[in-house]
Amino acid sequence: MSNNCKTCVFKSKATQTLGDENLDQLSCNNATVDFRKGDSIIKQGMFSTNVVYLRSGLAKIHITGPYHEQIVRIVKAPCYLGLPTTIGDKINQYSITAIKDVEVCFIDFNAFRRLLQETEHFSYEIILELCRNELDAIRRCANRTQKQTRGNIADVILEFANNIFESDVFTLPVSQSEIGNLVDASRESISRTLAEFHKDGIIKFSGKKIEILNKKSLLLISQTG
Amino acid sequence: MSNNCKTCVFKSKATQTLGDENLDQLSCNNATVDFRKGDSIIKQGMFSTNVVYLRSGLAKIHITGPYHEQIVRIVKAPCYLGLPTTIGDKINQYSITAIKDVEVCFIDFNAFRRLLQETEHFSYEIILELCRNELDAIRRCANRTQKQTRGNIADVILEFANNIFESDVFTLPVSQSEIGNLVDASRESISRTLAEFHKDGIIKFSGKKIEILNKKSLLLISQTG
DNA sequence: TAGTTTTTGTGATATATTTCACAAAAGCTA
DNA sequence: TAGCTTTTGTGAAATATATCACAAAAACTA
Repeated sequence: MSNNCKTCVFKSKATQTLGDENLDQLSCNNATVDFRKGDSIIKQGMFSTNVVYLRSGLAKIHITGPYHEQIVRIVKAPCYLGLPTTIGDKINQYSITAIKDVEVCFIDFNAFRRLLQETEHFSYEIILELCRNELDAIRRCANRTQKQTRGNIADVILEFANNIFESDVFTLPVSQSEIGNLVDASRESISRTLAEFHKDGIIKFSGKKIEILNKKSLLLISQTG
Repeated sequence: MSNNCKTCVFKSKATQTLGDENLDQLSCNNATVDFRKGDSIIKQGMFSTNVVYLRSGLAKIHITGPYHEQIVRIVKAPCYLGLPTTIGDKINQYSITAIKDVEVCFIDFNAFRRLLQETEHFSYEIILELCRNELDAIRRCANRTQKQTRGNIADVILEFANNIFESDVFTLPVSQSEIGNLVDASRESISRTLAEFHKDGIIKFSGKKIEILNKKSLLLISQTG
């Protein structure tokens, strides 16, 4: 299904800087595709030919590490996916998989690149996004490696509540084993820690449903372990 | 000391795309400063006003994590320092400290930004650099968190030999405690592991001098622990 | 050179977390 | 609904690494 950027209601910050003419340029040869939960959108090791834009839904960025799969982060639409490899070295350095049904727009790279070179506001917004991403990656890494499991799980719960679902009641979009891959802990440790939080009255959780009962405690655990 | 980009022998890939006129633009208002080993070049939390370019020497990028200082990576000239904060959010998100005597060029941000907007080849090179940095950060993180101490230390030794000093005999530019901050391990673990590698005939080391005796073993340890 | 500070080496102990193993629960699917 | 697969819960044992403690060595510095 071809799609028109001019009328798209999920424009990125960069795309918002563009006039109608440039938006038409960007629209030519692009396609919108739906993915189901679990579908792979970008696959590590494969050639990246299109700029990928997540219009709606949730996805996980994950990388095959030396010993096991690691989830780098969970991203929420709207945002670009895998920009550094599409622009950069062309071979995807990580995979991206839908964790909810998503709508993805594949944008012609040549059109995108032309805009990057000819439209300074657009290119500057992309530069800012790349800057943010690098800093985010560094900060996340320092956090994850220094905190222990309790703190990291508290973080993940807070991130889901504050940034992803914007509610203190939500349904985990991933399994406990995936949370393990997100915070570098075993599946069993996730289970135990979640049970502990429940027992301590910090969260209420059954199945995949989580309700935050004591956000202050979570924050404290996130900061002090 | 003011400095002329036109005659600079340490040009970045991006700067190499520029003609004389643009190089003159970049040169106006810039300054070259020498730092001694241990001097702070960029300080986390402070306002970033200039583009910082490492002309010669070695520096460590480090971030104050939730529990202790963490070294993100060690960088070798020539390269830009702290680009994502200078361009991006302006408040330095990490510190950079000289670990050998270095020569640093402070470039006027407005001149740099003007080039970024007006000179497409230059801006594209900067974009590529930002892409590489983000991917590098993600890869490093997956590696460090998944491997255990032996593997990480093997990695560090190999990186020093292959990328920093380009020799199998070198002098560690950092203390064991700093290596600990680089691989998320205690100072004591570094000492013990280095001693173990020595005992096993994989490296020869006394004081800060390291000589790699069995690179194959190091590689194997880096891959399998 | 003497005196001070920083860095390193190494044992003993403590501990967070993994791993293994199996049962129970939940989610699919035919 | 029955039967299969995946996910989750939880105990017990194993383990990598941190922490503590102190001595020795090396690196400064006055």
